[in-house]
Amino acid sequence: MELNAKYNPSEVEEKWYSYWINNRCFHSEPDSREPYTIVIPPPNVTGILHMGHVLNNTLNDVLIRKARMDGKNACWVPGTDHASIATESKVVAKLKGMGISKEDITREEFLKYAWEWKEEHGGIILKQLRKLGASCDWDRTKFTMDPELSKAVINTFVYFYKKGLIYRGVRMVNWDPEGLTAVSDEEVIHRDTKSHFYHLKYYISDGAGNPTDDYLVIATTRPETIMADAAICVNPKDERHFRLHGKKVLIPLINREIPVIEDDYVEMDFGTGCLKVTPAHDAHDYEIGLRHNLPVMDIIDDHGRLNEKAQILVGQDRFEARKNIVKLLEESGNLVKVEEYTSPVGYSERTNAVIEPKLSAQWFLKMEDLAAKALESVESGNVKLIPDKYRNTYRHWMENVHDWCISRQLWWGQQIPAYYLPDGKIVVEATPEEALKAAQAINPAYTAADLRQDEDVLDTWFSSWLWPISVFDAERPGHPEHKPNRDLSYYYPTNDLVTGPDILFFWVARMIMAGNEFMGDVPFHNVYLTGIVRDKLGRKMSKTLGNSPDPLDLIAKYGADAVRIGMLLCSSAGNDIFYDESQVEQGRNFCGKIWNAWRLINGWSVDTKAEQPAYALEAVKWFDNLLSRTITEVEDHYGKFRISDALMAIYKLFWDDFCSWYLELVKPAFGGAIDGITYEATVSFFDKLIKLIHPVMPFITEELWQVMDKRNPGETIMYQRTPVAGPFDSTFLGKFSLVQDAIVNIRAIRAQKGIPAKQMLDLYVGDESLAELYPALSKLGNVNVKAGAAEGAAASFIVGTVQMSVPLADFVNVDEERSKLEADLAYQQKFLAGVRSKLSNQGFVAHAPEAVIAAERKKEADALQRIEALENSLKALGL
RNA sequence: GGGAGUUUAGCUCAGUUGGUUUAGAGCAUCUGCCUUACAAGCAGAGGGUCGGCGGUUCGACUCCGUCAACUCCCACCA
Repeated sequence: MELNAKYNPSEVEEKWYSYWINNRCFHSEPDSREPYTIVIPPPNVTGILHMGHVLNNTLNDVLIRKARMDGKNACWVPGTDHASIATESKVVAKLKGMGISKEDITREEFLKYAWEWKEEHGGIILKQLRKLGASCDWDRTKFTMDPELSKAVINTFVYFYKKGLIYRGVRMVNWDPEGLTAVSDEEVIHRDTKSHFYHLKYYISDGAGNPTDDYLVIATTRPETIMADAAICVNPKDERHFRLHGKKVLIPLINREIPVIEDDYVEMDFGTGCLKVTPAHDAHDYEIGLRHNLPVMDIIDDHGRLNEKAQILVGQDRFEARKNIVKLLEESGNLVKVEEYTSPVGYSERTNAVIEPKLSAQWFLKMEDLAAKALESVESGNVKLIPDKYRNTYRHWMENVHDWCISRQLWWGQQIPAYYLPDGKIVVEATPEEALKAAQAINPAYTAADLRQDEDVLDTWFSSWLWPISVFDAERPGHPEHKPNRDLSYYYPTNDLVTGPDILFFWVARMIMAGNEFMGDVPFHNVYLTGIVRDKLGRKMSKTLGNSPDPLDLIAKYGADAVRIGMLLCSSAGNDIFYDESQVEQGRNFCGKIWNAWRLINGWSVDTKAEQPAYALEAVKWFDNLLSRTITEVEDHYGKFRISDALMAIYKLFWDDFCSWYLELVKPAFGGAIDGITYEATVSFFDKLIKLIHPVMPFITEELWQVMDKRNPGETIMYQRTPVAGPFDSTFLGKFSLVQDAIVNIRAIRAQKGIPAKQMLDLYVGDESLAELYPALSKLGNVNVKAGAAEGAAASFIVGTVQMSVPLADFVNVDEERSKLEADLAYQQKFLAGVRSKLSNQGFVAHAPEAVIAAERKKEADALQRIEALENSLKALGL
């Protein structure tokens, strides 16, 4: 079948992806084969594909396609995550554009809009993944808010509540004034931020609320919170402040009296040694407040604005208020000085708003026991983290884990199944009906109208931690006694998880916890942590920088296979990825190479009666051996998740060894035909090569596999078996590489002397050790091989220890040749001296293992041989 | 502030318990080629005192110490 001169990716990709879908090639059902399972890290339902997804899903697809070709029952479960904060804020923004404020509509109305938004934008990313070639089992697509998955989340909550691990408490939480919700500690990013250190005078009260002349100075970064001060705290040992003990001071501007208290928490050598205690707006201050029974006065509302309790600057945003209060303090003479100051400030991971520590009632999950088990899973090696270095990070986190704040003040998500009763009691049940029953057990008079469900929803991670279980059997989470269904028993635990290290704790650790809790087994055995995709300059890809290419544009321009290769080429596990378009170009070039190689083979005329020439026999033997060796290497790389190394080994095998050496060697002369045996061998090599390549480049390999031979309807390379390595002869491979070396030397001589490739040359070979490969040597070198050394002016070289020379009376510049040989000789003599000094070193001979000593003796012998050869060549030059 | 990691060719990286490595690959660079699959190509070439210093050892890219640079994680000294 004739092929286009150029490979056309978009046409081919379209064709084969539909073919795979139509033939349900990606679908998996439990059967007698060994399963190989991956669950996708579910992207945000309203997200769009970025380079990080491309990296992650390419790796996933390579693993799943490899497993499929290894004969396993491969199942890759796709789906999306409801991403409560991100999605809700997008919906809020959309409503705002429509002139609707969230406060003005009911929860039900809001959720209606949200679901509409989800239907409209949800799953775009999954469609985009198809363009990449992702072989997900789309029939199994799940969404974390699918009814049965939501039910699993609710059941899990009830389960942990009844187990006593979930509690409700008033705590200092991380409040996101933009997202209007609490977020977990893990969702707060601390960044050093430039601010100011304001030194403020607090006058000491005369006891009747009037200022005396004496004052103390505190230093604060948050002057806008002074109205919420409950005390001034000093270290009891601090002599400078003894006079303050038992005194009261007046808050500037509002003149409220607060006591001076003593607590060891205050460092004497930091700031002024006086700390303003603001229990409502600082976690440490809250703790101090508890110890000293201080009142809590909350002067900042949910939006981060000062409320009426502040008395002044009411309604102003905290940062605006900060600026303004500084002015007021200056006017009132309370501002002593302002210093530049850099301190870590917490930002919301989702909205980037400055986190406001805020006291509020939230739901928490106790983590200690869950974390201990999850740590054990990794420490024991039951879950392997790749690369290994993440174990340290993981351990540190698990040993210092805090209780997980799981409630979010949002509407988009699973509403917490806690119901408040008029008597202040709480019942937690999976459904309102069960809740009512539980309520009536407390007081038979209660009706449904007496139950008020908690307004909050659960953290999204509280649903995605169930993902590897709930995508198969949503009945199981929260019901460890429930018999797992067929899918869950077959596919769980999954095999490998590919994800970014940024969600190691958010997601990976918690999945391990949920797996241990509900399945008694870890959810996967290997976690491959990718790097972060950065641009050439090392900057993180981001929308605001505009340095992130649109993967779909790249696919349209270069083809999906090229994009996959471009991504894989630079992705060693755990290292950040420096993406550059030139790598995608390299991928595209590789497609072209593969395409053209087949065009060449395909274009040969075959003479089945012709005898196989000796050089072709050698070429076939060589490539067969090399193929086996390379497959062995590739399998080893895959086994260690060294995907880019596996790819590089295949790439070189195809490009350098197959195209540049093998095909050049067996290629029939112009106008000639190839013999049948060599042709069959070549086609069989090509077949194996594209099967090896298929997991990384699914499209072009399917296209070529389909045109290579007549295939049955529905047949696909996807289900062909990975070529298996046979035994290989390293000695033979070594000899062949010496011959290659000789050919390179001959070509270099031609290039230097300007001798055309077509001109036949004589090649004198010093010994017979490579004799079995002379036909190949003379074919590719275009030389007549002769025994012995060339007489007279010749260009000579050494491969291994074999001396070779090409007589070139007309071309050789004797002086040049001589100085080249002399330089070589000097180098060899120096090398020999080095080896000999090692061998004459008593310590070395006494301590080194025999094999090493033998190797040194071999080096010595080889060097001697080379020296002899060089001397011979010099002699032949006519010295 | 604590911890982890990285540092090998212009760039991105291999280098598996110290000795078959006289340090490799891909890309980029340079030279010559439109040679009957491929110029998105072919052939050839150059390029590194393995971050610095010190130590252990017969022997160090590899182990130890120290310094430097960079990266990440954790940490709310107001």
